[in-house]
Amino acid sequence: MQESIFKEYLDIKSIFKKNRDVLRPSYIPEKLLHRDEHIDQIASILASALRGDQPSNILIFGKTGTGKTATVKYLGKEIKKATDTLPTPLKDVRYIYINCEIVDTQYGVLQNIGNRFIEDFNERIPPTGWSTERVYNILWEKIDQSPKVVVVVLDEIDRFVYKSGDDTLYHLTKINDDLKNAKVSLIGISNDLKFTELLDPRVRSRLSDEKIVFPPYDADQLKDILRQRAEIAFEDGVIEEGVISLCAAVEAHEHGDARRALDLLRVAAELAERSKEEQINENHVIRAKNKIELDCVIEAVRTLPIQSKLVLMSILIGEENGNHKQMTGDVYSTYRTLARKASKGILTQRRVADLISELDMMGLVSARVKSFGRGGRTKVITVSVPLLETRQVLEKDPMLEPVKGIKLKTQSTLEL
DNA sequence: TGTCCACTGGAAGGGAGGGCTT
DNA sequence: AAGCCCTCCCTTCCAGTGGACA
Repeated sequence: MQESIFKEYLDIKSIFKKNRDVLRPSYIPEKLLHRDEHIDQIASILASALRGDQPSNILIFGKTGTGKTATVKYLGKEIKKATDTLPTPLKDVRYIYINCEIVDTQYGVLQNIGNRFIEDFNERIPPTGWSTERVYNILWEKIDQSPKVVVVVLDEIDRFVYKSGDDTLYHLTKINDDLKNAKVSLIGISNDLKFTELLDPRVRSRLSDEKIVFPPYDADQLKDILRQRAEIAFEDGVIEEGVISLCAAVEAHEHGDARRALDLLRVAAELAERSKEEQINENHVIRAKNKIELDCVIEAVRTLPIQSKLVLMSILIGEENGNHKQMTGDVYSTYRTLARKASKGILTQRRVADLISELDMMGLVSARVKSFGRGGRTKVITVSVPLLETRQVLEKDPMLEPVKGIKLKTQSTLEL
C-alpha cells in the first residue's frame, strides 16, 4: 500500500502539547492574570444581580487585547457558577454576550436578545421580516414573564452605535421603566473612548453609570500571560530562552495587546513545527511577526468588495507611476478607466471618496485631508501596504481579469 | 481681507434584495 | 400574490472649509 502523503507530517513530533487553541484569543484561562482589580470591580457591581436587584450599567473602555472581552466572558462563567450553586429561591440571572462586530444592526441585536428568551417557548424571531417594534415588543413581553435579572453585554458597542445609531440603546436602557418582573442591565465594551459623544445625552448618562478603563499590558504582564499559556500549550523545553520575552517586548512596544502577543507565539510555534524543528527560537518570532503582518493585509485585500478593489487598484497604479501624493480627483479618474475596462458600474466621486476613507480606516492606505489653498482642499492618499504583494492578491480576483497587468501612464491614456 | 479652489462630509432618499405576514 | 419591514449600497444635493494668493 502506498504511504499517505501526510505521513511525513504526521510523524513529526508536535511541539504542541495538546490543543493549540490555548493560544487563541477565544480561550478563556482558569485564571486571568493582571486583571484582578478590574474583575473585582465589575464583580462587585454585578453581585447585585445575584441578589435579584438590577446592577448598574457599565461601560468598559480599553484598546484591543487588553482583556476586556476575556474578563467579561470570565465573569459570565462565574455568574453561571454562582447561580448554579445558589440555594433556592435562586434568582434567574441571564448573561447574554453579543459581539456587535458580527451583529451590528438594531434589528439584529434585539433579535439576538429576544431569541434567548423565546427559545424557552420553542419559538424564534426570524432573521429578517418583522418590524423592529414588533421584535422589541415580543422581547419585552417574554423577558417580563418571570422575575429575572438580564445582563446584556454588547462587545464593540462603538461599532454598533457608529453604524446603527443609538435608538436600540435608548430602548434597552429605558426598558426597565416598562418591566414589572424582570430587570435588564447593560455592559458596553468599546475600544473608543469618544463614541459616547455620538449618544443621546439621556442614553449616555443611563449607560455609563459606571465606567471602567482597561489599560494596555506592559511587557512584564504580557510575559506572565504568555508564560501561563505556554505552560499549557507546549511540552517542556520547547521554547528557547528569550522567546517569550521577545514576543512580549515586541507587542508591549507597539500596543500592549495580549491577543497579538499570543498570536505571535502561536505562529512562531507553527513555523518551527513546519520547518521540523523541535524548539522555538527568536528567529521564528521575527518571521512570525512578518508573516502575521502580511497575512492580515492579504486577507483584508482579498475579501474587499469589488468596487473597493478597483479603488485600491487605482491607488496602487498611481503610486507605481510615481505619484506619491495622489488626490481624490486623481484616484477617481484612474478608477473610472479601470471600472470601464472591468465592465463594472462606475460609482460617483462621492461614493469613491467614502470607499477611500474605508480603505484608510482599514489601514491599507493613508488618506489625510489637506488644503492646497487655491489648489483646493482634498485628501492626500498614499499606499500603506506592499505594492507588489497587494497587486498580486488583487489580480487573483477573476472579476479583475480585464485590468490585470494594466499600466496607465499619462492623463491622456486615462481618458481613452 | 476677501476670494476661490477642489473637494469634504452630512443629509435625504431611492431602490434592490431578503424575508415576513396576510 | 400583495403589502410590509429592514438593511445595504448608492446617488444627489449642498453647505462648509483650510489656506494660498491677489
